[in-house]
Amino acid sequence: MDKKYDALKLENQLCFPLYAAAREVVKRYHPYLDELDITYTQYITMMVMWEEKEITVKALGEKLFLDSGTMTPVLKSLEAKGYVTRKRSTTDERSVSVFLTDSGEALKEKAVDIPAKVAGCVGLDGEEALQLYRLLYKVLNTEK
Amino acid sequence: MDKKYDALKLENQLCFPLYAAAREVVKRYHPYLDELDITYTQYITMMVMWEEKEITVKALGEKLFLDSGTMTPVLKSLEAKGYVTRKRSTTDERSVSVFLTDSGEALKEKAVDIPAKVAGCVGLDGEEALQLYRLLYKVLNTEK
DNA sequence: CTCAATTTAATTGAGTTCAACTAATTATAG
DNA sequence: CTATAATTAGTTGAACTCAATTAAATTGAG
Repeated sequence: MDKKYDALKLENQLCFPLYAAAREVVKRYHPYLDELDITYTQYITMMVMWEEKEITVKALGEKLFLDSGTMTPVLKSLEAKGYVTRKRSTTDERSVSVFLTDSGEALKEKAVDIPAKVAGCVGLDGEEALQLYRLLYKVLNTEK
Repeated sequence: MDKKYDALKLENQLCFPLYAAAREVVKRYHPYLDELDITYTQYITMMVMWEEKEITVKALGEKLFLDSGTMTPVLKSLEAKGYVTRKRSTTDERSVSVFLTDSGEALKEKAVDIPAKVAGCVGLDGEEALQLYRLLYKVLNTEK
């Protein structure tokens, strides 16, 4: 009958399984990303680069929900691996543009099987996965 | 028609919104946790302590899906703040037990309003929140 | 019993994340 | 034009996360 503290129980949290599931699923990528010698953050950054070819640091950060404190070291690391180059814009010298290199483009070929390999690890059927997808984007979009 | 690389598009990922939403929601706790001078990881650790009063580091890590490399510094920090104590078990000296202090118990009173304050930030109604909860635990439990 | 395997915490190192701050550049109000 | 505000990357410092390793203690096979 003493329900005063029920809201503080771990099992009653929505945030906690979100936080835990995110870490668990990212871990599933590790063995496959290790083969490419990139991390998960580098992987999602490359996903954007494969689609955009060229993009500013700011736009990249907005797509990934990450700020420059995170993006800068990730981009420096990808640049060191030869997958992207960075160049300060000539039209607006405050902004820096990131460019996909040929080597970065070639990496896509080695990554193409990763989504299928990881898909099975989530443990949801197609309908459930779609539901989860929609709910997560609803959370992401109502945040602000 | 060239769908070969569609699976590598950010918008087709399930993992990415999971990862991004988790970080966004954890951020929502920040202003409230700042008032208690604890971090999110320390907060969920205290949630377990408020329920258990005493628990081993291993059991704590299993509940939170975190390993000793994460738990040890979190517990040392909570110990420094006076909310828990740590003592190596006398019956099995490999294991360390964590104990809730009176000060830690008192902190519960200051935290009791946090879940309600944060609940509104998720942007889901009751039914959606329950769906998301179930799907996340399904992911968590099928992992292994 | 004895020694190899297992269990448990802790440590280390690399990478991530974010808040706060800085420096440089650009935009804008007056 | 000029001073102020806003924008953009980058840096710094604190905390988190995890893989890999270490050290100590316990368990179990023979």
